[in-house]
Amino acid sequence: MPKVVPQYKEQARERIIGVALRVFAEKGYHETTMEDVADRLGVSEGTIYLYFKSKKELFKAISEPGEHQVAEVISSAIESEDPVKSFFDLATKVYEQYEPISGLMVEMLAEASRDPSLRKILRDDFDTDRETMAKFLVELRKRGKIGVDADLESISMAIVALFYGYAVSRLLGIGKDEAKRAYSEAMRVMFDGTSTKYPRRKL
Amino acid sequence: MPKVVPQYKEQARERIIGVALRVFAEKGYHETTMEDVADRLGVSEGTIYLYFKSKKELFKAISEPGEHQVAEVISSAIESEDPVKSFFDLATKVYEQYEPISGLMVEMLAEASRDPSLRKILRDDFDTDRETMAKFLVELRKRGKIGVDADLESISMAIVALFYGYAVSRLLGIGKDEAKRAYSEAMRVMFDGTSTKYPRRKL
Amino acid sequence: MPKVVPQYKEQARERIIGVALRVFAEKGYHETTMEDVADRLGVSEGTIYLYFKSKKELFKAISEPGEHQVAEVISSAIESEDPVKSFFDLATKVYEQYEPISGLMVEMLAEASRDPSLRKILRDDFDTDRETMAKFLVELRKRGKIGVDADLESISMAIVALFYGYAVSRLLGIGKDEAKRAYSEAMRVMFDGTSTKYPRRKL
Amino acid sequence: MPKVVPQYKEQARERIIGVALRVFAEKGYHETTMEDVADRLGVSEGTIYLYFKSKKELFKAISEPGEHQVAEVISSAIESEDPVKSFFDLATKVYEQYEPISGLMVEMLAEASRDPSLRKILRDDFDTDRETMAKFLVELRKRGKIGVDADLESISMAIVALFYGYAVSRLLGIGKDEAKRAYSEAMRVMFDGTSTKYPRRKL
DNA sequence: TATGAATGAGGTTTCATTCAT
DNA sequence: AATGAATGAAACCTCATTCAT
Repeated sequence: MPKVVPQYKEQARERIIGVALRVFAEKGYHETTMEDVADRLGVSEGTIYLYFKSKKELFKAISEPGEHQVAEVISSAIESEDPVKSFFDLATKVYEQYEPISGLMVEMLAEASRDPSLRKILRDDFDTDRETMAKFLVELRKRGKIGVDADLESISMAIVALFYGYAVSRLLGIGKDEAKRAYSEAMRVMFDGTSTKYPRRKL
Repeated sequence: MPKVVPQYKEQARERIIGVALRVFAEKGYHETTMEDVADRLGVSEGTIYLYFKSKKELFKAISEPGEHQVAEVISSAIESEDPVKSFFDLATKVYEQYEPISGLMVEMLAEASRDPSLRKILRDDFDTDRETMAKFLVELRKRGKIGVDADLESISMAIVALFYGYAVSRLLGIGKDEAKRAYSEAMRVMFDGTSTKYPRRKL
Repeated sequence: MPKVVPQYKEQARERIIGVALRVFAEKGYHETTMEDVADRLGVSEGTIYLYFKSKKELFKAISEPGEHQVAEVISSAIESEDPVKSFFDLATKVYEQYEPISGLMVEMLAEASRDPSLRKILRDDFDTDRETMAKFLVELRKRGKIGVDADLESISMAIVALFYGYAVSRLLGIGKDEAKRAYSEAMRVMFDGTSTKYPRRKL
Repeated sequence: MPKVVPQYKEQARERIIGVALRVFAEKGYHETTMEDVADRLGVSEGTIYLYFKSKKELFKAISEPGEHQVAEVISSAIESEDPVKSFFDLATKVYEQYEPISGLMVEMLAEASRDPSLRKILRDDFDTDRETMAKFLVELRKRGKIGVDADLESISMAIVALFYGYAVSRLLGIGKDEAKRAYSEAMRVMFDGTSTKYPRRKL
């Protein structure tokens, strides 16, 4: 009931965030001026400040959780017939989506290293992904679908890291197919890698 | 005629690079002013421009190959008694060294995504590391030290990616021990993961 | 036809003036935004512009005569039993009232120095005060209540000036009691100071 | 010996302060832009920021003690043959000097009411003046040159206040002669005003 | 080779004011 | 009469870079 005006404001915010995301992704955060964003939005610079109190704030808003694609992918996969296959298929799609904003993602990390509040946002994202991944692995093991015998929490983190790895590789100009193949292969190995040397850890 | 002044020039350049690396790492590239660097060097701002024609150029110079620590680690390990163990031990040390400049590294990647010449520098680095890693794995397999049965080139790339993963994790505030354990564990699995399902690939 | 809406308009204006006075006094004219005023009024920014055509205009409206407290104090005192005592007592109260707006008053003076129309407003106020003061002194002398023997017009002006002096002193952090004592004492001396050396001036 | 470079910087600062004082006095602090000041100086805006880190800082620098003219006037007078006459003569000159910056002075007071550090500067000035004045009065009384019988500290403060009163009067368009006459007359009365009703206070 | 004062282009941000609803 | 989102003109300030010494 109350959310009447807020609704419009919220819509406007979303629109700005969407456009800014694209502009930042194209030119880079530091190289993008508020004028660039305003122009693309078709409004004046001042308007943006009606919704975000600074450029930095806008940047942080862009970094906000959003979709947790990795987590979603995992959740979807876990419920399918062949979870391992599903995961690979979906992961591939996520790869593609991250593609155009990989530069921006790295820029966010760079900023996060200096800005605690941004760091928290990205860290939460990271944690969500890795926890979801861990649950997924536990589930798979339970069902006997994978033979991983190592510390699943560690493996979860490594797998999430591989998504970052993919972004970095692409950024550096590594071919899409090559990168996809490499990281998928690595995940496969981690899924199936069994080492009886390590006692099962509680998870 | 040559090599006389140039010699000195080279020394001066190195000194500037070393100091700039530290300052950039501390404050971030964009937040660091040429004055900051000059102050730390104990020279005037103009002086830096005698050796580097712009701030960007200085930044790129910092990104220059330098040491290829990953590659070195691998090379050292390959010649030791127990290569796998050596690798882990050395990798741990490399982890530590990357620590204070992880933010800077990510900043370089961000810049690289927009600057081809910087991208080339980092890409070459990446390639060197991964090639060395691949040779290492081939050698290990040859000696029967590892049971990796998958596409070694992919695994190499993934392992190098884990180094980046470590940096990112630390950046996001993940504890040092936790990160080290996770990535070491993941590497271990990749080393030992054997899956006869996959036909050996050419390398 | 007239005086119907205008009546309401006048009420609305007064309300805005009252609130704006308080906000300006708290934050300072230049530091106060129209939004600040609107918020405090509980209306939108646009509304204020229905009553005042600019921020400056609003500011001037605030400066408008209003109450002439000094003049009132004097008028009241003049009719009491013991005018001198009454004056001191009342002056003390006026002191207190000026207190919270002393900063604003000084700000008005600053603006007045650059804006003739505002200057006129404040000047008229000043003149009213000093004329009333002069009449008071003449009356007192007539009744033999004071021994002032000097140029009463000058003394009137000086006494009015002491009210400004009080405001300034308070502004600079001088204690309330100390300031009150000082300026009251000074007025007392001016009231009683008799110097036969100076020939009576015409008034 | 060290003050070699600092000397130049100091000179530059002084020059900026001098010019800025004039521009601020002419147009008013808030109406003056850094560009105005820079233009008048014949330098670029950036240059000013080499010496003052903000517009406010420049403003404060202008407010800095400087000369303590009132205090100086008093000190000079105290040593002359006829201190009372000297004081009046010199005070008249000070009046004139304050003239063109009376608007600025009031603006400083307005700012001071909101800015503690500026307040301190002006307060110190005020205190210096009033202390010097108090010493002067004590000395005069000692020498029997004046018959003031009231609380000298209060009288000192009031006399200093009259200097502010003069500035305000002039600001409001009161004629120079009229203002001078009024405040001089008031001071005269305060000097000579004798009231046996008040027991001598310790000073 | 070194200096560091000066530049000046440009960026971010603020806010009084307007105007369609 | 009231709104409040949008405007756009400035203003402040920063800093990489230059250049006379």
